[in-house]
Amino acid sequence: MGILRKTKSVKLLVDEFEKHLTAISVIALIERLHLKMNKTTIYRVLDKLEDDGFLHSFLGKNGHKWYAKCSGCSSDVHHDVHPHFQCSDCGKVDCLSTDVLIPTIPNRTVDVSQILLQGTCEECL
Amino acid sequence: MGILRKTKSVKLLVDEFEKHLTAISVIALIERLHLKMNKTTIYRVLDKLEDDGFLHSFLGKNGHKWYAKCSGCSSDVHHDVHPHFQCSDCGKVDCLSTDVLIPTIPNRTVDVSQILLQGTCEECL
DNA sequence: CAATTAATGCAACTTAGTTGCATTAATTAA
DNA sequence: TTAATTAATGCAACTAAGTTGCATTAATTG
Repeated sequence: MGILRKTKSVKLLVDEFEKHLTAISVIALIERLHLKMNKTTIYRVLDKLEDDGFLHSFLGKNGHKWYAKCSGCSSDVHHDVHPHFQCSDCGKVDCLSTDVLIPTIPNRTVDVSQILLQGTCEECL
Repeated sequence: MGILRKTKSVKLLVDEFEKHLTAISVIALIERLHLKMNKTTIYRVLDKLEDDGFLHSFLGKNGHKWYAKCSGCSSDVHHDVHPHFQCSDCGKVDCLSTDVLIPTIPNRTVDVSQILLQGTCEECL
């Protein structure tokens, strides 16, 4: 079950993702918003926004959770199987629209693929 | 700096990776070996074995650390940019020899790629 | 076999993320 | 518009992966 009520916390978090184009780590969100809302609330609202298909989540290079706004996702269908790019220099993470072809693996079915590319981003080059 | 002395702990850990072909999570290693060695030692020895090119590490679906024996790696060159497959059913992780072609990303350089495929393994199908 | 020092054990710590519960506030029906 | 309902929040306490400092132990070297 996703978001039912448009609370102050929900608006604040949605705002963060509407005004920035890049992905945001939960850690960064807690740093930015901890004076305005509790970290438990942050975790809970993000979870619901993901259920609703408004956000998708993935793990950054340290295994910490990141969220980004979905484009073309709904609560039913999640088109979030795109790769993510994390800059080793500035730490910024972007969603890549480039498709990575996952080869068929013998004797196994593949449902989900997590692809994190690391390198240097445009601004840090 | 890698392993300098062949201690009991080093032998125990190397043994685990020689007798099993799949990757092993640090959590599983601590469960198996905590009576024989301290978890701090486990973390430290794994770290050194990776420096030596005997093991390579990556993150599983929860962001927890896994290790697997390198094939064809040395302390100088690490050929560990292969994908890993984690079974959603039994949790087992394997290294895949299948290559995944990483497309060139405009305006960015890619140094490392982390690819984790999730699905159902041979035995769980 | 003694000296050197890498490696270990232990306890305490750090930090991301979770849980339970009392309180607050968004929504709905009267 | 107000009262009732209950989703959402805050808070404190907790869990668990991984780290650090330091005293002790044991592998190696001469």
